[in-house]
Amino acid sequence: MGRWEPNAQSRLRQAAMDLYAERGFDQTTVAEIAERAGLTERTFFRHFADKREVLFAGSERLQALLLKSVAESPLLSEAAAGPAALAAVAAAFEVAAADYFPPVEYSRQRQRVIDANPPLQEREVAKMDRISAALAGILRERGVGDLAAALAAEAGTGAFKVAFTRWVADPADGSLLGHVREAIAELRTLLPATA
Amino acid sequence: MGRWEPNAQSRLRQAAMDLYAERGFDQTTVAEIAERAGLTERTFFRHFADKREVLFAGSERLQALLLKSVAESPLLSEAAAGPAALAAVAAAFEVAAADYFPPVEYSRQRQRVIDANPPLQEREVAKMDRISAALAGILRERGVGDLAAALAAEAGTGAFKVAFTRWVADPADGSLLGHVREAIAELRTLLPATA
DNA sequence: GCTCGCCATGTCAGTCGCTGTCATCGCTCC
DNA sequence: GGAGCGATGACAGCGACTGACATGGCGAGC
Repeated sequence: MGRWEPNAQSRLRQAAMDLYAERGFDQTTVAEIAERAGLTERTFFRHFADKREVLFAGSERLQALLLKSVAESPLLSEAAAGPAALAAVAAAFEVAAADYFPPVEYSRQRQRVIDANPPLQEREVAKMDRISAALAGILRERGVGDLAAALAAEAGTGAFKVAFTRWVADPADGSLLGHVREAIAELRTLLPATA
Repeated sequence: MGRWEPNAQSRLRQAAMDLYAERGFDQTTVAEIAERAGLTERTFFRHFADKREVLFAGSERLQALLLKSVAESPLLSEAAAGPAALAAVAAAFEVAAADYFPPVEYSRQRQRVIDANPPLQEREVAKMDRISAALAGILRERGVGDLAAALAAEAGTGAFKVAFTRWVADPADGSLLGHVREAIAELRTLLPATA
């Protein structure tokens, strides 16, 4: 694959994670990352669009998994499109929570790096926003109205964000799936009494 | 205020908006913005943290207004903290929608610039995320549980994002307040049937 | 087994966002 | 009208990112 050793991309990712964790994102230059990976700065930018993106490479796979779940969801055949839409999004995130995410320890270290740096937080919420937009698009394709689709996607994504945050902060080491289910359940309690 | 003409900050903002709209964000350098405003590049960065921030200067005021609404909300005295929390957030956004935002034409132009440039979209969602986090903090201070506070803030903010998007895209020139109310009402229909 | 061509990487030069530092200017207060 | 102060200018420099071209490895085809 590479001119020398293989796996250039994952070597770059590993080097970046290590350096970001050791000395912080700002105090790490792309040249240093490349050097540790045995490559050049120019090659780094051939594998990652920018210095932040190296931490968010898995995002497309997560998005694809969520879209597939919703695209194939049996919940969306009904007339009650709105509630079914949210249920389908919630189910998709439950699948992802069970299958997709790395061990909590890795996620914790990654999150420490992100939490210490505003530009990285910006990228993270941007990724979630794109996921939300993509989910809304799929819901529309499956016949959900524009407004309901956008809201179901936003609410589901928001619940997942909350669940993920609580998971990495959880000292009791609960499962991500547990946190997601808890957040979805709590979300449902937010509505009825105020209608 | 300035060494020469007054209103340096708003001149910079105006110059930036004009240039971004005319030739695009990427094709505009900070030096060009400063020149059009009759200032230097260095002065631009004394007024705005970075090249994007010039489009998001009003965000702190919006956040302050929302926090004030929720802090003073009479809805949060009840036992049913969850539903009351969402209601308080929704009410805050309705107040903001009625009072705070500029005419739709200005918002439309601004949104065209943002929609044409991913880094600007990133900043925009980051601002909304910070607002959501701040709202969750206030809700916690007022006695709402951690999970319910975070979810009410996320859901309310998400509904507002959807409403705002539909407002600037609305060919019928509906009011922002109308869109916000519609989104909140639709959000409430997403839950019951699937509990 | 040799050559050709593709693709990943290296090299180099350049632009621009952004920052620190110090000088300078205008205004205000006394 | 001098002193102090806050905003601006001038300058130097770092680092992220890009475009253009050179170079090396590796497989396909002969």
